[in-house]
Amino acid sequence: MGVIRKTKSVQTILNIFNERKKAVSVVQLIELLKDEMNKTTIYRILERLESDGVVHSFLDKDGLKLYATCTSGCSSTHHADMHPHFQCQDCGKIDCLTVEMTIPEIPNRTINFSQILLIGKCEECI
Amino acid sequence: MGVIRKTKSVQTILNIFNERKKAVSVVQLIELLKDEMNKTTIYRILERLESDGVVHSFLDKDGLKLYATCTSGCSSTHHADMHPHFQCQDCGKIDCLTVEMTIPEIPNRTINFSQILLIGKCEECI
DNA sequence: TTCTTTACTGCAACGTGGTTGCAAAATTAA
DNA sequence: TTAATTTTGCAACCACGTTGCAGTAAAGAA
Repeated sequence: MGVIRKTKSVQTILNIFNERKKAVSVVQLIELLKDEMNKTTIYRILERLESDGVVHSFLDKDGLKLYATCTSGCSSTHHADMHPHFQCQDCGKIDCLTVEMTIPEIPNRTINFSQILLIGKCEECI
Repeated sequence: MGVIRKTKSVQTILNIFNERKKAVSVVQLIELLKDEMNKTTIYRILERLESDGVVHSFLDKDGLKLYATCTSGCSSTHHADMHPHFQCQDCGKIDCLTVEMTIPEIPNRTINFSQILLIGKCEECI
């Protein structure tokens, strides 16, 4: 499973993640690469990259899927992607945050993941 | 704006919220009420109830829209829906949590809302 | 280099959640 | 009861995402 072959398409997508450090939505990628590859290919490459621990995915405030490179602690077996994300309500831009947020204990429940999205205004939109 | 007329459809939906205390997905409601009203009507009633401060909406782990009754502090002008939600990864059930989670300060950004979803196993699925 | 295996890609079609425009029905106030 | 206005149903549409399958390309073996 995962990325086995370093195809041109995979390289192209990896380059995009390396250039921009921000999270990228699948929709953006499809638009950006519409002359280079099929949207199905994009979805499948991202899937493989994620299951390989290279990127992680999450949903933005509108439920759209985003991907960002994993900074540390992620592998194909475990994703340390509990970190919160920030989305600007005006320009839509999204960042991974490095702040730690303490997850509360809930009686009679176990908590395994969390999706935390903080929504507000970014530096440029304030 | 908001709910002006207490139609049969509105009453039906309000009753459902009163009976079940849990959050309900729009998809569930559409299935539940498929013989009584059109899905467009459901979407529009929920929209009105939300803008009236009667219910609040949020997205689950798959990006599906859920609604739950507002317990306190919500109005048509302001939604105090900063509380986190819990979703069971097995049965999919969702609860509003009453725990307070402190939202961190982020330099050069303002934070106005937050969507916090804690994912794990519920009482029955542990 | 060429061959062979197997992963990857493109295409077209499909599925689902959600939205829109408009005419008909229902509600409220007069 | 009437008139004004909000709601509703319908049908069509849109966007994001998925699937099956045939053709293409990568990687190792010969």
